[in-house]
Amino acid sequence: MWTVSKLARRCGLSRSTLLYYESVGLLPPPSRTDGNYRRYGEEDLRRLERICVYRGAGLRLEDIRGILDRPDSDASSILQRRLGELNTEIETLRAHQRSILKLLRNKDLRSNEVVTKEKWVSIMKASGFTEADMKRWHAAFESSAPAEHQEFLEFLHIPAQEIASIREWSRKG
Amino acid sequence: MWTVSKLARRCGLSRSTLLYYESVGLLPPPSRTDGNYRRYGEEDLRRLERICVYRGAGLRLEDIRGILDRPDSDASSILQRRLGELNTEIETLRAHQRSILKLLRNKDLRSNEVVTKEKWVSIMKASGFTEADMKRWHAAFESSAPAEHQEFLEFLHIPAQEIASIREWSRKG
DNA sequence: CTTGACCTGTCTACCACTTCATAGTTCAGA
DNA sequence: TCTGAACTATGAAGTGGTAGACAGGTCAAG
Repeated sequence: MWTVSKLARRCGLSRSTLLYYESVGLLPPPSRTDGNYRRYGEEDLRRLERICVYRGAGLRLEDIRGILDRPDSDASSILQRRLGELNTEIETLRAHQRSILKLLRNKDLRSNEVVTKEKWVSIMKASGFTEADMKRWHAAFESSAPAEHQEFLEFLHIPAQEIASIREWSRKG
Repeated sequence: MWTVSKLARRCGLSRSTLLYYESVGLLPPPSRTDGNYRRYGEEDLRRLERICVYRGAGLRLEDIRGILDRPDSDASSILQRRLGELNTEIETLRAHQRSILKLLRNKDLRSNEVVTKEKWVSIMKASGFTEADMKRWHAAFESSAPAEHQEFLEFLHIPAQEIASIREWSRKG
């Protein structure tokens, strides 16, 4: 038996999220205590855990409800459709990255101010990034868009050999 | 000289979008005709085109305003920050894809119903996908997440040789 | 002068929440 | 028994970047 906040924290969600799920009918209204507090049981926990699994796969709440509440609904096709949508979303984001790199290069040409590794590092540090954050940054970039990562490192005027080594440890990350 | 809708369509946006940009101060309120219609000029067009470039790079309107209205603001660092954010967003989406693949594999094991290429194609067609759409689908998948693409093709029980050929034309496509 | 295509401002809806305001409840310590 | 911290309840409003509905105004062609 749990209260809202206890159950929420147990599943890594916030209290308001659970209340929201209830309001849209994704979680059934639980029983109440004498003081009108929500009291959740095992059943609720199991359902919420399933919800979290599908949320972790990036499904919309509407789709999750379809899978949970209509046992005849084809979960596979919903998952496959989402898989495809994720592709186009990723492609869109990579297109954004390419646009940014293009803008950065143009800026580089127009202004005589050449962006260097040192300047970039100082900008990142000023934004509150630590060395470890930047390692993760490179690892993510290398993993999600290797070609664009290469392009960016070139943009920073880093010598080819150093680029290779940065990308090396980015992959091993 | 253009009206709202004309200018919007010219830039591939909707009328509401332009009105919204004006309401948040990203576009200046234009002059009006006798009938109180908005009348946009060259200046507005140029500004809107710059906005579209930055929007195409996935920048938030707030950041775009910073770049356009504060000439001393460092566009480079805004672009670089966004580049990093895009990485983490892409990583999140790829994590979603991996979760979906895991769920699909589990489903495959639990239910005896094996998902095959034929079933998948029929599901996609039922969702209104044409052959050409599916080619694009594979190309996007191969480009954005090659390992996950391989995994998905294996999930469909497609023989290794055919998988290789599908990935081959996906890359060229 | 009528038709009908386009325009106007204002409003609501979307998604998945979060935050806020206000008020009631529970519980541990003094 | 009282106090106060930490919970809880409900409802409303805000977020971003649009899309679309609505009722009415404007304009050019015929």
